[in-house]
Formats: sequence, C-alpha cells, structure tokens
Amino acid sequence: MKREKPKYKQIVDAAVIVIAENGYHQAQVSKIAKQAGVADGTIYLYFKNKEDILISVFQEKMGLFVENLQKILDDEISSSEKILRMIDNHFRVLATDPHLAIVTQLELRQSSKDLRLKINDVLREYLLLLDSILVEGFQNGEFNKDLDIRLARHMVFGTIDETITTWVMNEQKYDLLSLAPKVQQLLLHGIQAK
Amino acid sequence: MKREKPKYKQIVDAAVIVIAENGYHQAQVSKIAKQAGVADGTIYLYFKNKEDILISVFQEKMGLFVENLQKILDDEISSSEKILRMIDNHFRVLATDPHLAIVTQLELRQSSKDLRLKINDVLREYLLLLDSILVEGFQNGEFNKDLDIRLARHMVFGTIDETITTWVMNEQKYDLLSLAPKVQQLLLHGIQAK
Amino acid sequence: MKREKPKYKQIVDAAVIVIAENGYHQAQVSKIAKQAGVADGTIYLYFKNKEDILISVFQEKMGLFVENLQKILDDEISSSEKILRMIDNHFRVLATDPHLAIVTQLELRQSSKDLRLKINDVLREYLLLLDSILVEGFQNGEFNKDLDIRLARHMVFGTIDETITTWVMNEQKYDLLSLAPKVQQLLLHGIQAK
Amino acid sequence: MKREKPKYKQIVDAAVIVIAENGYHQAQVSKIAKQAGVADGTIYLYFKNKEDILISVFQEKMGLFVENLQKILDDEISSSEKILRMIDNHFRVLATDPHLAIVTQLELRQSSKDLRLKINDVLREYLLLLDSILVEGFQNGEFNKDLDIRLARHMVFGTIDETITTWVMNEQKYDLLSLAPKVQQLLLHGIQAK
DNA sequence: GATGAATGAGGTTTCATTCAT
DNA sequence: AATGAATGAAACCTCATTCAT
Repeated sequence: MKREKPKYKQIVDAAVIVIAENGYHQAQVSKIAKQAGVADGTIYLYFKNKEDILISVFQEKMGLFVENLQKILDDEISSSEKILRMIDNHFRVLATDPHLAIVTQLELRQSSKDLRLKINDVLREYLLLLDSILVEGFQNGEFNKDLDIRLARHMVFGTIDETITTWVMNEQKYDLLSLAPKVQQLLLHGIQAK
Repeated sequence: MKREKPKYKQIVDAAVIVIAENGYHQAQVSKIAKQAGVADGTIYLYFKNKEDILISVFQEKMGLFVENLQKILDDEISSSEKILRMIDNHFRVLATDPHLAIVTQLELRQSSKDLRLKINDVLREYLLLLDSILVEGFQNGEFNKDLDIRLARHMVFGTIDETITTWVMNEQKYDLLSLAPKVQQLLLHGIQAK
Repeated sequence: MKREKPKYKQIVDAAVIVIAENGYHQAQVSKIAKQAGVADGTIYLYFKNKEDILISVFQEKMGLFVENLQKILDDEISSSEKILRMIDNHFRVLATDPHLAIVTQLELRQSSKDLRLKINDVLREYLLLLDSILVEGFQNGEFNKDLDIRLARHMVFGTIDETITTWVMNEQKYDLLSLAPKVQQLLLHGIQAK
Repeated sequence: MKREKPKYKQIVDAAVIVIAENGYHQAQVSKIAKQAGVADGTIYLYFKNKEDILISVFQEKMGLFVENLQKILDDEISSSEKILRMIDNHFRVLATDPHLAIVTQLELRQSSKDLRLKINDVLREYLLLLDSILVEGFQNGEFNKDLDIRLARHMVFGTIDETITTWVMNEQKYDLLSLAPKVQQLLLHGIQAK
C-alpha cells in the first residue's frame, strides 16, 4: 500500500504547501518535488500523474473531515448537537491549517472539470454523512419535516462553504472559529422544527 | 464607449457560447474570435487581454441580475417578498440561459485566483443589494435581529449557489424553477423573526 | 495549399540539413526552426506535429525520384533502357544531395515503426513504377519470363539500396555515380531474357 | 567470460522477446529485466549499458548465421551450391524464429546511427564469408568474372534482405522458405558466368 | 478599423543508470 | 552477486499577444 510509505505523505503535504503559496497554476511538479525534498522522477513512483497528486491531496485531507464526522455520528447525542459539532469540526480543521483552507476553498476549484468531478466523488461521502444526520433529525422530530432533504443539505453545506471561502478571500484576517456559534444558530434555526 | 459597439457584445456573447460548449480551458481566444466572426487581432481592439473578456462576460451578464434586483428593491413590498423575488429572479435568469448557467457555476470558477477576485468585485454589487434587503428586514422587524448580517448573506447566497451548481452538475436534468418555492421557504424560515 | 508557401519548403529543407548533420534523435524541433529561420511555433502552422515534418521530408524529396521516373516511363525506349535510366536517376539524385542521402539511407530508418509504415506508403508509389517497367519487359520479351516479379523488384531495389547505403556508411568517400554502369549491367544481366 | 553465465543468455533472449513484442522504442531496460526474471540493476552486472545489450543480441544471434555459413564453406561443393545453401540458411534461420526476424529486419534498424555502425561490424564477418564464396566462384569460373565483387555482394545481400524485410512487414503471412528456390535462381542467374 | 501570420516561453513525464543495502 | 528505489536531464507543443499590411 503505497500511501503508507512516508514519501507518499511527504509529497501530498508538499503539494498543499506549494499550491497554497504559489497558486494552482504555478504549482509545477518540480516545485512540489523540491518542497518534498525528492527528485522530480520520484513523484512518479508514487503518483500516476500530476492530477493524481491533486486528487490524493483532496482524498487525504478530506479524510480528516469524514473521519471526524463519522465519530460525531457514532456519539449518542441529539441530531442538533451533531450538526453543531459538524460545523465546529469543519471550521476547526480549516482554521487550524491555513494552507489547506486556501487549497480547498480557492485553488483546487481552478482545476479542470474532469478533476473536479473526481473531487466531487470524494466530497459525496462527506455529504452523505451530512444527509444521514438530517434524516435522523427528521425522523426523531428535531428537524422540520416539511424540508426537502436535498435543499436542507444545500443550505447547510452552502452556508458553511460560502462563509469559509469569504474568510479565505479576506486573507483569513478575522477569527473563523468565533463565527461557528452564529453559523450553528443560523442553520439550526433554519432547519429545526418550530 | 467601446462596450456599446456591436462587436463588443458579439465577442462577449461568443465567449459565453465557446466557454459553455468547450469548457474554460478549451476556450482559446482564436475560438472566441471565430465564433464571433472576427479576426483574432480584432479581439484586442475591444479587450485588453483574455482576462478582460472573461471579466466583461461576468459584468455584462451579472448586469441582468443586478438590474432586475434593483427593480425589485424599488417596489413597495415587504422585505420577505423581496427575498422571494430575488431568489426567483436568480433561478429564472440561469434556468433560461443554460449556457450562462454552465459558465457562471462551473467554468468561470476554474479561472485563476486573480480573475476570481475581480469577478468577486462584480459580485459584490449584487451582494450589497442583498444586504440592503436584509438590513431593511432587520429594521422593520421582519427578520430575526439576532442574526449576523454577514452570515445571513452567506446563508442566502450560499444556499442559492449550491442549489444551482448541483443542478448544473446534474446536467440541468430536472426543473430548477420548481425548486424556488422550497428554497424561499427554507431561507425565509431561517432568517425570519420568530 | 500550404505546401506551396515558401515557409513550408524552408522548413522541409531545414529538416533535411538538421537531421543529416545532427542525426535523427538529435534533430529537435527547435533546431529545425532555428535552421529554417522561424520561431518554434511557426513550425506548427505548417505541420501537425514533428512526425508530420518527417513524412513531408520524405514525400517532398521522394517526389523527385517519382517525378523523374515517371518521365522515363513516358519515353519511347526499351525496357532495359528504362531500367538503366532509373538506376542512373536514383544514384544521381542522392549523389547530388549528400544531406538527403544521409537522411534517406540512415537517419529516417531510425524512426518508429509507425512513421516507417507511412514512409513506406510513399515508397510504394516508386516501387509500383518499377513494377510497371518490369511487367512491360516481361511482356515484350526483354526480360526473363520465368522471373517472379516481386522477387525481381526486391533484387533491383535491394541492390540499389544496399549499394547506396554502403556508400553513405563509408562517408560518401568514393564516387557513387561511377558505380551506376556496373550496377546496371549486374541487374540487367540478372533479369534479361537469355 | 561473462557471456557463458546463464544470466547473460537469459537477458539476451529476454531482449529479443521484449523488442519483438513491444518494438524497439518500447523495449525499456526494466521490461527486459522483468522478462529475464532479474532486477534492473542486475542487467548492469552483465552489460555496460543498454546499447551493449542490443549489440550482444545481434552478436549472439548473428552467430547462428555465421556458424552455419562457415560449415557450408567447408563443404566440398560448387560455389553455386554454396550460394544456394547460404540463401537457404539465411531464410531458414529467420523463418524459424519469428521474434528474431522482427528484431533484425525492423526493430534494430531504428537504433541510432552509432549502434548501427557497430551492428555493421558484426555483419561484416558474415559478408566476408559471402565474399569468399564469390571470390572462389570467380576463380573457378562459375561466376561472371566481369562482376565487381562489392556490387555482387550488394546484390546478393540486398536481394535477400529486401525479400525478408518485405515478408516481415507483411506480418510473415506467407511462406518465406518457399521463396528461397526462386531467389536462388534469380541471384545465380545474375552472377553466374554465361 | 480589421486582419491573421508569426512569435517564443514554459512544463510534464520517461527511463537509463546508480548505489546503499 | 543481486536488488530496486531514487535520480534528473531533456523536448514537444500550445496559445495569448503583436504588428505589418
């Protein structure tokens, strides 16, 4: 399993840094290799091509979100509490890793449609977990039954994403985490049963 | 004023079509020129460079949104009704022009960070109008005063954007307009005073 | 018709010189462009890709052989005389253009199987003309009827080719043309009716 | 003497198979190593570099031709009969080993001029034996004294080579050996005294 | 104003070879 | 003797932009 080898992770981490600092279109393979401390050719022992590096970046890092969210789902807490924690987790992961925030919110979105479709496959897993919280909330009466689940998901994810993207675009000048409670309140108010 | 000359609009319209049909990275200047029925060099009589074409696309087309939204603001109706109409307008414009929907939701997002910052300047005008509705609603007691205006704006715009992007990614297979009432209900429920 | 433009021929001629002087694998597109006095990109206005340059070299230059051979065929002379003149023409063209001789006999043969198959299509035209001389000679009784036409063609072309290749490999140190009469005698003796 | 070690032959045989099946330009050292069942690095214990493998392929396999031809020369038979047997041997060896035929007639000819000059050194031994038959034939009056020995050699080898190459290019679809008698007749007719 | 031929910088990927184990 | 992970040089082609006509 290649992704357990240290160099695999070295290269993925290097890619995040290089993309964040130089921008997607200036993130040449040679730069990533240099940052990772390996030769250009070594990259191709661990990745099929450049696109494969970028997908791996997303998979590896998105894994953090999914893994944490999975744990949240397993806890015996109310659906509302799960939404709260999910938002907190989402904000916290990106607030903790400024490079990663730039990469996911701005840079990786410049990738070709092809690459973004693959990235979406990774994202889908995350959104499915979100859906399962929403479904649970509908069933136990915490959330408003009249809601369309798809739209509720759009609202939760769209609000989070827009909030973080704006924060990144403003060069992370203010404290993202301190926005979490208000976003939580806003979204819960939007979906909770009256 | 160059942008009143017929060729200016010809080229902007050609750009929308070429980008929608070929994708952002396959939208070469020569293709746009051909589609517009002018020579490559002619493009540079009307635009400073390629980026300038893309910004103009956004400005020209965004104009539709802003213009309509301005009219809505001028009407003597409740703030809630204004939000309703704004959402309807946003959905309607993009549902009516499939090429434009592809360009704004998918293709232009692949542009460089620089370009997207400039696109955001254009978008800001639209978001300021949205803000003015929200402020009005707070002041006249229609909307929940506890809300952070910035976050409320993220929620409204993020939800709309996420909903439309998902619709475009699904190849516009279902009827977008029929989702408008539910999105309206969802968002109003989220921001209205209790 | 691109191949009537002067730059097309400029580039083809430059390619012959660069390949002859540097060898097939050292004939980079940039070198050919420099020799032709044009920018690298200009090459691609006239040729689809590098392979296309090489095929064109062969087509353009092989054209000399075929054109001359066609004229010989049209003359009202004996079949033996036609063979004589064909050999003379073949030797003369290559003896006159040392660069071309290196390219056709040594360098172009290093090309990939794909390219060589395309080169063979060009060559086939030439061999068909040779066949038509042989057929005529069989029919008018000048050549030995027992001969298999395919093998006779192999003998004529194989002998000529081997003779010239050896001459090129010996750095064209001796006079190729002076070998022509003996090759003619040898081949005619081999195929003439007793 | 390294070339007596089993791995030396293993690698040479692997090279023939890999080149025949993948083509010269797709015959990477790593593929040859894999086919031979050794590590990449092991190749370099037996060969100086990749070119050395290819020269060795030619030397080892050409040995078959030379060895057989040497035996033919030692027989007490007429010079014409020796030519007959030489042709038969040449055809037979390649008809029997389709991989080898592809390698010698098509793939190795794509090698660099340098490599081909070295291959020619190997070939020279074979051509010298051919020359000795021709000289013998001139001296004992079997062959036409007027012939230039060099050109006669070109004719014999060129015809054989052209015939076999055409056969390989036609994917060895017809029976090569059955052409031998006609080629023999053709060449003998070309060189025999009248 | 309009043309379109010409420009030339820049990056991903392959693969022969090495060398620490 | 044998391994195989690591190296790093090298080149084709695209396309935004210019400028002579």
